[in-house]
Amino acid sequence: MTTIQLPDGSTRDFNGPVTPAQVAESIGPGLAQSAIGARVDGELVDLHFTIEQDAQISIITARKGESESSDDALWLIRHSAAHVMAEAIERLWPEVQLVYGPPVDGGFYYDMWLPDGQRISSDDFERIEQEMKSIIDEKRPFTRYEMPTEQGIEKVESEGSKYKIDNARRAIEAGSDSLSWYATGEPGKNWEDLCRGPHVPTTGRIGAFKVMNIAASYWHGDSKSDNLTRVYGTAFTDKKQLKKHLNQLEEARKRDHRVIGKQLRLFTIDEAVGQGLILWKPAGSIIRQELQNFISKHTYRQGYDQVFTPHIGRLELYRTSGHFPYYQDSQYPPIIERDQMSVMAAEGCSCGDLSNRLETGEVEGYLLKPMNCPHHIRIYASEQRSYRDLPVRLAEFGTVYRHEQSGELSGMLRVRGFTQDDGHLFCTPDQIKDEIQGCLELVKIIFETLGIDQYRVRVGLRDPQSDKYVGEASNWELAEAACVEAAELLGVPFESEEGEAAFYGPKIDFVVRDAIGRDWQLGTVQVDYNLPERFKLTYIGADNTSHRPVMIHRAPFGSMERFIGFLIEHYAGAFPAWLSPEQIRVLPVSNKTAEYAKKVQAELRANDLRAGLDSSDERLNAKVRSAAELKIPYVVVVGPRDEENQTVSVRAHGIEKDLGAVALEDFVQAISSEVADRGHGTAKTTLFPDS
RNA sequence: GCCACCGUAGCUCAAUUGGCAGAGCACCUGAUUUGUAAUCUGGAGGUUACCGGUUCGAUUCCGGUCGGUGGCUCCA
Repeated sequence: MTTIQLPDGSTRDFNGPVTPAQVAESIGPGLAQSAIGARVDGELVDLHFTIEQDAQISIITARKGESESSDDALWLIRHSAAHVMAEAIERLWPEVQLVYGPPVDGGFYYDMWLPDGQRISSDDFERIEQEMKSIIDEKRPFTRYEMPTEQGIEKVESEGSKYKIDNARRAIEAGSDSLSWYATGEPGKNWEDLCRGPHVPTTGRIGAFKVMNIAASYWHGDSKSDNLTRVYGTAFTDKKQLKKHLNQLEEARKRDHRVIGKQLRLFTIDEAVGQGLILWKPAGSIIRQELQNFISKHTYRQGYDQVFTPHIGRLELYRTSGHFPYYQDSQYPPIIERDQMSVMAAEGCSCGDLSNRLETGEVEGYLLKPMNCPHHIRIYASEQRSYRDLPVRLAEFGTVYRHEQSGELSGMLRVRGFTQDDGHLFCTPDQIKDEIQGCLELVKIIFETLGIDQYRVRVGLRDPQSDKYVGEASNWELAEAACVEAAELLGVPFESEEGEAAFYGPKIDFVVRDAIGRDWQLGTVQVDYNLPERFKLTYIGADNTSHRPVMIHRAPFGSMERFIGFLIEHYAGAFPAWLSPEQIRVLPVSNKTAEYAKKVQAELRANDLRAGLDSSDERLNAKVRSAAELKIPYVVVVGPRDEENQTVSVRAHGIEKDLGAVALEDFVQAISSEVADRGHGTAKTTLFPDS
């Protein structure tokens, strides 16, 4: 007797072993029809998995016409589609060697090795899709079979693919006591792949699919290893879902900060200036300035002192900090003193010599700063510090330069020169907790004001197995506990990750997702035991002896470039009025009201509002349209009627109609308070509560 | 940095097998004076990213450089 418990808590008894397919059948033919897999005691399995003993089970279904399928259903469909795509590609490129093909967020991919001279390009997608379609139309069953490890290894080795041999060995190392294959059809007759499964019951259950993209990858993710071709695809229960997904991707591309940044003239990247270097245009500069003012106001309230430090520093400084030459690859090369350069040129000094001499300190130079902390540390060290002074909190919008790999650069999100909202805290070990909490509090205030609620918090702790960490174990425990406690207090879900700490201390990171689904780390708070040691920082304690402070590095929003790049996507370019480069645009109906329009603009400006005026010779329709395209939060139309009544006719971005006329002074007041409160659309609700 | 793809007017994109490089928007003229998402007219705008090769002839084919996109790797 096998007792099966269903998700609603009810149970069903079966004689002997049973499969999820049979369970579904027993519940009803509709369920049996739409079933594609199951979770048995939490584990994802095939529909034909044998359940030997009592278990909890939920049937995974995929019904055509559903607006959305479950994650499990999509996982099964996509994992299966990966097999079908691999078979299709193998038909078209018989010499291909398959490596690994998992489902991922939004789809699946298959990594494969191709012999020299062969390649797959996007022009081939249609052919691949046609092959896939014919495999799917055949509705061949996914058939699982297993072999004991020894026999399985023999089979894989005789087939000769080093990638599959490696996959099999890894599976065994990970503790598998058998190897499994899935044939699309009949084992021995149809195409098959080494795979732990599970899969949908037949290829026919892959309702809709598309080959999306092609990219490169490395075997085992190792850049020294084989270069593989990665083909991305996606699959859904039916065509409608696929279409919806493709539409969403299309919409997402419209939110892309690179697209909007160009439309709204926020920033530009000019190859004449350099890769990964952002030129902030006037409109973007306003957003940045407003945001910096807002952050500064709150850091001041938290007891930070503003400092300014230069963009370069002596190499010796970075030898002390350890940044040079250890992180040399990701720095711009040093700037060498002019006379040393001529001496070396006269000696015929090679690049290798130069590099050695820079490392040993024989040759001195300057470095574009890769971090702000050494400069802040020297400010701390410039005075004698007492325990009464701590915590010392220094803040700076500090610009740093890192020579990121060219392939990594991406709009404003990954750049080579960026301004961190940086701050360094010098404190005693028992002040760490409060200070970290202060950092997180700041993040909370600012994220709430901006309406950012989709973010992840990651607490990086040390790997207990490793000895790469500096600092006393007891200090680490204190700091880690402080980080975890602060994250808990923040009140948002967070994940603790062992081994993710920096070698010098634990950290808390904030991670967000961009329009096209990539994760980016914004802010970070890191405890550091290493730099105070390296720079021999001290303070005089109550006991009148010298003590070493602890440092906390914090850049709660990461960099202005990345943060605003993210914000552009967050708002899809429609910024709240307080951030918007142009808060209000005045549109005269014709040049008969040009004078009144100028007066309105002047009045708005006199109230510190950023008001533009469209004095072009266009019709009103065209002016409304171009203001809407620039996503200006408020547009006021002024015509003879308004002039007569001293009113403005208001439009708010996103609402495609005239909201009505209000007295100019009422409008000024409503907008001014929306801006002062950093609200989003509150002037509209104040002036037009019914709309 | 690696792999693949891409680079045509300020922007978004065309250009049948290699045969005089084109459109819309934006810009500038002129007309029009408009009440809520594109008024009409005319014009200007290009060493087809750059360098080299093949060819009678190259935007198109080949090689290199620079830049972009996606992914990989990296990210103090």
